[in-house]
Amino acid sequence: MLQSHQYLRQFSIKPSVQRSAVMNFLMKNRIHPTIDEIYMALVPTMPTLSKTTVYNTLDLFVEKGAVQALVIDGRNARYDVNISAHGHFMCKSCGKIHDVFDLDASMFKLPETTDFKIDSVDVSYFGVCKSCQGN
Amino acid sequence: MLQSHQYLRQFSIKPSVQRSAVMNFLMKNRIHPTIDEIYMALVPTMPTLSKTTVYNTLDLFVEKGAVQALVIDGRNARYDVNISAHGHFMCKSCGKIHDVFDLDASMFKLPETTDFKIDSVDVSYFGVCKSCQGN
DNA sequence: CTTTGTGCAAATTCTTTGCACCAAA
DNA sequence: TTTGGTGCAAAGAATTTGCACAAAG
Repeated sequence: MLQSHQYLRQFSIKPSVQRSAVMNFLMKNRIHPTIDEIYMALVPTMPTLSKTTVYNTLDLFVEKGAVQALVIDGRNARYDVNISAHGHFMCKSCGKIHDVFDLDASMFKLPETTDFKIDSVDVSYFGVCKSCQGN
Repeated sequence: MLQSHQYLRQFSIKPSVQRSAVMNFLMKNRIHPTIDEIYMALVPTMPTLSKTTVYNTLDLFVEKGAVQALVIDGRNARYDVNISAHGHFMCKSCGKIHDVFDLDASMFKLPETTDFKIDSVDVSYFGVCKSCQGN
């Protein structure tokens, strides 16, 4: 499996200790975490880590195209290292976000238009997940 | 053309002066405005209007299904009175949001899955709009 | 050295909450 | 008079900024 620091170099990102730790977390935990979740997960083993660094790091990752920023959650920014074409489902009840892979490839085809230069598409679904349906 | 207070009644929303003003603004200005944009546009003619009321009003509209809350903008909530199936395009440069109507109906078909009960879909495009391409 | 990255604290921005007053039925 | 709506001020949460120190080359 590709190591986080190798992955970072593919996007011309210098792999500092902090950056590798954030990327490693994203690669091993496909849970579309918020900044806070990433910070909370890493602080125990990196006590000097600051949230500012997590912000800086993710801004850089997004800018370089190494991760995708999800806007599906109106409240917090979330990050996904999966660059391949897939959608996201957010449960209105528990707030968890799941990947949706079984989508037609045509979903990700960019529409023909001369008005805009479109370079990415985001497909988000909303509803209630299985484990929340009893509630 | 349908009046804002008539439209509100279709969704069982009591048309107060403030609510009608907000809905009227949304119907006449299809610009996917933020809370602040709506507030700033209405305060001049309604000096006692408060931003809390704009928040309350839009929460109610969304809850009743009269408007759609857009999550395309990572920073601010935006609102769209257009309920029909269409996508949105956001310019990374100027931040403006445009409707995208020429989409295949299949884009809005909900995928078959037993894991979630999906009840809505949001299709967002990102890129650079025509007027920003020179910059 | 010089450049780049990190981290603290403060500031900003957006949104929510608590509560008192106002308006409509 | 009772219910629901409005609006102020304060609180809360997420993010950004300014700046000093640390690390890497």
